[in-house]
This record gives sequence, C-alpha cells and structure tokens, in this order.
Amino acid sequence: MSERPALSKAEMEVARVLWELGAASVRQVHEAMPAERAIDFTTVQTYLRRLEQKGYARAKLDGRVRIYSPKVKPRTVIRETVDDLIERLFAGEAMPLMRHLIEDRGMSDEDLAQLRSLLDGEEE
Amino acid sequence: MSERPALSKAEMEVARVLWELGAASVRQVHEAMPAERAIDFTTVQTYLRRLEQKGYARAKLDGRVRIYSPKVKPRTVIRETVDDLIERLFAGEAMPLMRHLIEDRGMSDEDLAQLRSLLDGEEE
DNA sequence: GTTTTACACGTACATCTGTCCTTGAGTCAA
DNA sequence: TTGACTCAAGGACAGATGTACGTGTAAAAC
Repeated sequence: MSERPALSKAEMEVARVLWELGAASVRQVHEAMPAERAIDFTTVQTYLRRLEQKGYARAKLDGRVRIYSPKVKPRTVIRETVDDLIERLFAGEAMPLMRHLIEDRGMSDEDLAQLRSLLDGEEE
Repeated sequence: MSERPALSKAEMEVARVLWELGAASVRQVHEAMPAERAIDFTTVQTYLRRLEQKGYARAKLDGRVRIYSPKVKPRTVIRETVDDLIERLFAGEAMPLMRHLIEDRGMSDEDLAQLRSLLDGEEE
C-alpha cells in the first residue's frame, strides 16, 4: 500500500487542473486555474513541485520548460480523499454523505434523473 | 459570513464524537473515540481547546472539570466541508462525487433502496 | 548587442497541524 | 498526611501548508 502523503487542499486544486490538461507547463496550469482563484505563478510552481515530491506527478523537460503530468489517476485520489473524509466526518458511513448531497444541496432535475439511472445501473 | 477557520482532519474526528455525545469532558470524548484510533488523552484535550478557539465548541466548568459542547451544528460543518471539497477536487460539480460514491464504492442493496427513496422524496 | 521577458530553482516564512510532555492543583484512599 | 490519581492549562516541537520572493539564465524583442 505504501501510501503517498495526502494532498493538501491547495495541491488538490492544482492536481485537478493537471488532470484536465493531461500534461502542462507551470504557466499553462496557472492560466487554467479558475479565474476567481487569485494565485501567484510561483505558488502554482511550488504546488507542482510538491505534487512531484509526493509522487502525484512527474515532470520532464521540454527544452528548458518543465512539463508536468499526472502520475496518479483522479479515481485513486478521489477514492483516498473521500474515504478519509467519510471516516473522519461520518464515522465510516457513506449514506449520511449521500443524504447531505441529495437533501441539503439542491440538485437539478437533470441531476436527479442522472442519479436515478446510475442507481438502475447498479442493480444486478 | 465571517467564516470560522476550517476544521483540520484530526479536529473533525473529535468534533464528530462531541456531536455524538452532546456535551462531554475531555475524558469522555477520549473514551468515545474509535478504539483503533490510538490517541493520547492530552492530544484530545488540545483538539478540544482548538475547537473552542476556532468557534466550533464552547466549554463550561462543572466543578473543576471542563465540559465541552458543540457550538456549530454538524449540518453546517458538513456543508462547509463538503462544499470546499467539491470546489477543489471536483471543480464545483457534485455529480462526480455522487457517481464515485455509487459506482466506486460498493453500496449494499439496502443502501441503494434507501437512496431511491431519498430521491423520491426530492420530487415535487 | 542590450533590454525585457519568461522561467526554473531554491529559499523563505508565518501559520497550521498532529502529537505529546510538564507542571500544578484538587481528590481520594490508606 | 502522604501518596496515588485526575484534570486543566499551557508549552513544546517537528513537519505540513499556503503563499510568495530573489537570483540567474535562456530566449525574444528591440
């Protein structure tokens, strides 16, 4: 199992963008960050470096520019992160989280419909 | 809005126990922690102190024993925490989290049924 | 060619986190 | 009344986190 260190919140944001881009330079990641998320270029650089240190990304040089790409799949990180959250905040129970999402967090009809078909897909 | 500082992971565990107990001394919280979660009495004490500092709990003295009780409802903390997670890890979209819960995290038939009725409750 | 721009890379640093230790004062039993 | 015990209270401390600055160098613009 030999877990990597968990991602911090800010690192997560950067990781998400990196998954989206597939492979990207610091600049590209910086530019792809949500507009309202004011953050310095070098801060993003630091997060990418830490992502690499923690084993979540790898980098190679393209000329003198560092190109980062994800090394761990979103699925994996999501699993680890959500499991941990459920453990700590919900004593290991997933249902209360579900309930919160459905009840306390208005979902569109579309979302509801989509959910429903997800559920149907689960029946064997 | 004047947000309180977010809870850290370890603080969350203690907060959860405190919600469960309603009001409790350090010792009670310590004893109510999951057995496999080895943690020192004074560590719990520290978390409770921080919970109070951050505005998540209040304490009053019963004799010379401090009795802590929650000041912020689980609902609220859950909302804030989950919102933040969704923002950072899912770019603000709740559906992918749902999908993860349903697809990548085996749910029992019971859970599925329960979910279904939750959904039905949502239709107006 | 010299100025500007763009980056990499290392450094910095205050704060937060996870964890525990120490000290001192009440409490109870011997 | 002397230990043994229980707490509170505060201190400690290494490591993680969020955020950015500074220096140097390659490339682009002038």
